[in-house]
Amino acid sequence: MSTKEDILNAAMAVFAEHGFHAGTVRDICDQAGANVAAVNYHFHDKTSLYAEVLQHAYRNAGIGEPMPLLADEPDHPAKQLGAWIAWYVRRLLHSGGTDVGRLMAREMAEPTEALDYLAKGAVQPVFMELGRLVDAACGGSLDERALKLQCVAIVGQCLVFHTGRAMLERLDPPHFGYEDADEIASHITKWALRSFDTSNVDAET
Amino acid sequence: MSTKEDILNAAMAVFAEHGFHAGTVRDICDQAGANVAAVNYHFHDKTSLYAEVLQHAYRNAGIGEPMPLLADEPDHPAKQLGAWIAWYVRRLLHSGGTDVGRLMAREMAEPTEALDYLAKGAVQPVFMELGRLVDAACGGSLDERALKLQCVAIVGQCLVFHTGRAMLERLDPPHFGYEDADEIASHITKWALRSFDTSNVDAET
Amino acid sequence: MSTKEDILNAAMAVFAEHGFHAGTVRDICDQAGANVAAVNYHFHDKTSLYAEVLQHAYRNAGIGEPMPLLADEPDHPAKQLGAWIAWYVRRLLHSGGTDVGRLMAREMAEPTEALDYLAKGAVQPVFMELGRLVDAACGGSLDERALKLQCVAIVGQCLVFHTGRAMLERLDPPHFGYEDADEIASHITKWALRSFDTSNVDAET
Amino acid sequence: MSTKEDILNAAMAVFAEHGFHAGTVRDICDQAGANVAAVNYHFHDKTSLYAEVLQHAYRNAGIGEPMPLLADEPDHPAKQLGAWIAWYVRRLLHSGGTDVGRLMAREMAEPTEALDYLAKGAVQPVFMELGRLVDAACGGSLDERALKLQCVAIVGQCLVFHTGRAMLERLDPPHFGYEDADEIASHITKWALRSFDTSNVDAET
DNA sequence: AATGAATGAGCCTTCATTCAT
DNA sequence: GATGAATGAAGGCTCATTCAT
Repeated sequence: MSTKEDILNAAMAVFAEHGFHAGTVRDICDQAGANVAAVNYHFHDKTSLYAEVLQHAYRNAGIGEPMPLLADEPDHPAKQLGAWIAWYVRRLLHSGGTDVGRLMAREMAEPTEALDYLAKGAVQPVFMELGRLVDAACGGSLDERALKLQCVAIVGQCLVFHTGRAMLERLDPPHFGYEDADEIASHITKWALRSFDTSNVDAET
Repeated sequence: MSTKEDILNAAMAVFAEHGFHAGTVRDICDQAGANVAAVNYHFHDKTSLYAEVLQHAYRNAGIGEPMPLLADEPDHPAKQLGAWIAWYVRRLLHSGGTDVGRLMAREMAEPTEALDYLAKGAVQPVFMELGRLVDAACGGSLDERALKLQCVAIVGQCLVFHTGRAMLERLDPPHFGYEDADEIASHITKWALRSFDTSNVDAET
Repeated sequence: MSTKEDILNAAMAVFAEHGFHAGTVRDICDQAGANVAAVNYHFHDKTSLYAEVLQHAYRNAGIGEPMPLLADEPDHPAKQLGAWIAWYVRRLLHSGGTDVGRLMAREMAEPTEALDYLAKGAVQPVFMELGRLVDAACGGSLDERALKLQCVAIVGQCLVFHTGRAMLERLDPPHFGYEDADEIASHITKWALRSFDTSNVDAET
Repeated sequence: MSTKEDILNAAMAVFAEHGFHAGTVRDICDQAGANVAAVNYHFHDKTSLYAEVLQHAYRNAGIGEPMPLLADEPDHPAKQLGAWIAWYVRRLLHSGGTDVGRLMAREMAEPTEALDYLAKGAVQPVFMELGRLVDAACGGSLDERALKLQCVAIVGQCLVFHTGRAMLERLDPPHFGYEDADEIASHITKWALRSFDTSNVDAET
């Protein structure tokens, strides 16, 4: 059963590098040391192969550190939120150059049905945990709408280093790489926590 | 001179719909009511056509309001920053489902050389103006590194509604559309301004 | 393994008929009863196919009699030279209307890199054997330069029936075909041998 | 009427360089500083242009020395023949790298209808003059068939330096260029004249 | 007299897929 | 279970040519 797995891995690399359309079956099979017909034999279709590759990628995406949970240290919600942000930033900056990360980024820009599956299965739980952490960190002072906005804001600040990577690299000096993950995370965390303290104070718009 | 423009528009639609590789020259020409050879005649290349489409898209992206400049109201930096954020969020949410938006999102996930040009020509100026506004709004209290991080954070919070659109739509109820632009913008602005007031206060990490 | 050979033969015919540029892959494949993609599959390229066709042609050019060697009858050099010339003329006149011949003629007028290979591999040995024969036939009385000139002269007299064929056919009545090979050869031989006997006698220029 | 002539010259260069099929109308027009449609406007056809180019080439081919005629010096036929051969060899070696020469060589290998015209108009007269010279030089001792063979042999010895140029350049050291024209011509002439003296003596075959 | 725009036919090539083995 | 040979559809591109101006 080695051949099938080889193809899967090769396909992940190829699709990450060139995308679904530009990535060719021949390239995948060559890289997997298999015959041209192997893809059709094992996966029936290029499309079906792609679907399986995405699942494979999703499964392997979390590899590394586990996501910090509120339940781990329910008494230090602020600290927990900081840990979560640090974990998320590290993960994003790390997977930037990874096959998995590039695959996901592509799916984002060019959604297929596979994205539905990914959203429900992989992203939703992560997002919900963040909601729990933020809620705890601000002492339950936010209504649902504000909470969601807060979460999206945090995710956005983290995500930009991943989705905007291509653009950031092409702008001025300030480069942000994996080695800056902790600095970035602490910056975001500080900002987030500070806003909770006085979240009822309005600024003029 | 109509044919060239027709092709440009058709190409924008096709590339936005299918991407560069999956979008075919034949499809574009059919849609433009022109001959297959027209692309070659007017743009020399599929690649060159794509490059021109991106520029065209960028030019048409800002349609509507002009970007608020610090120079407009140098005495109310905070207000100016709010205006800028509101403008940026509106722009992003507006172009979300647009050909322009999808085109840009694709470029981000799968950068071509065209992105270099876009970065220098289109994004850099916008990003620099934001830097000026933030610097003024916080009274010059941030060093360069912190200033950049602040800018990226703001952009990230806005951008997530654009780049993350596909994912957000697939998550829980909370939907954010163009009609929510002002609410979102004011939320981001509040957060940003507040953090300046006490930006020397450290939170535990 | 029949398809590849079929394509090779069809290609030889087509390239001989229309040349490299005017000869189309489609035509070749149709004539070979194969699919258009077959050329690419078996030869990768139109260019590579052409290269292989030339080699194939060269291999099949000598079909029939082997080249007479001086070593065959070292004691009758004059007779040997005659045999060689007869062999060469027959070969040229035979391949005149042949695909092989037309292919070679084209290569001569419009050399590609394939000609280099042909020159070293196929022509050089033949030319050197002629040198040996002439040297023996004239009793070694010629210096190297004169020997080379003599060889070129002989080859030229033979070759003109091949390279000049198209022109000769369009001139006056006198037609020279394969059936005249022996007459032509003996004429050339006589002339060559006679010049050796008195090769030190100068004529006024 | 400059444009038409410009196109004619450009076409000669392009066709000589790339041949009829590979040479493009656009290339010709660019090189002539004219519009793409100019060829069709002035010559109706690419094919017709080619025909006119050949005539143009033929007209300009003889530029330089005039062909020596028997009538010039009817009393020294041998000397005349030598002069003719020298003239012919010089001409061939000179036109080797010329557009005209390359054009003719191509026509030879890949005859079009244009060759018919060329044969009758340009080559026939030259060939007939040679016939007259040889007939005179050998004192009328040859019957028509032998005379023709003799002429072809002489032409062949000269022509090989032109048509075989590509091959000769790829063989051993002995290089023959324009500077060797006189040496070559005298070699051929000597050989030709000598064969007449004893043209009734047979050598064994 | 001359041209820029536009065309349609056709070419080489690539690709995912199938089929007999 | 796996493969080499072969296919057909399609794609980007080039080219000679035409047409309105």
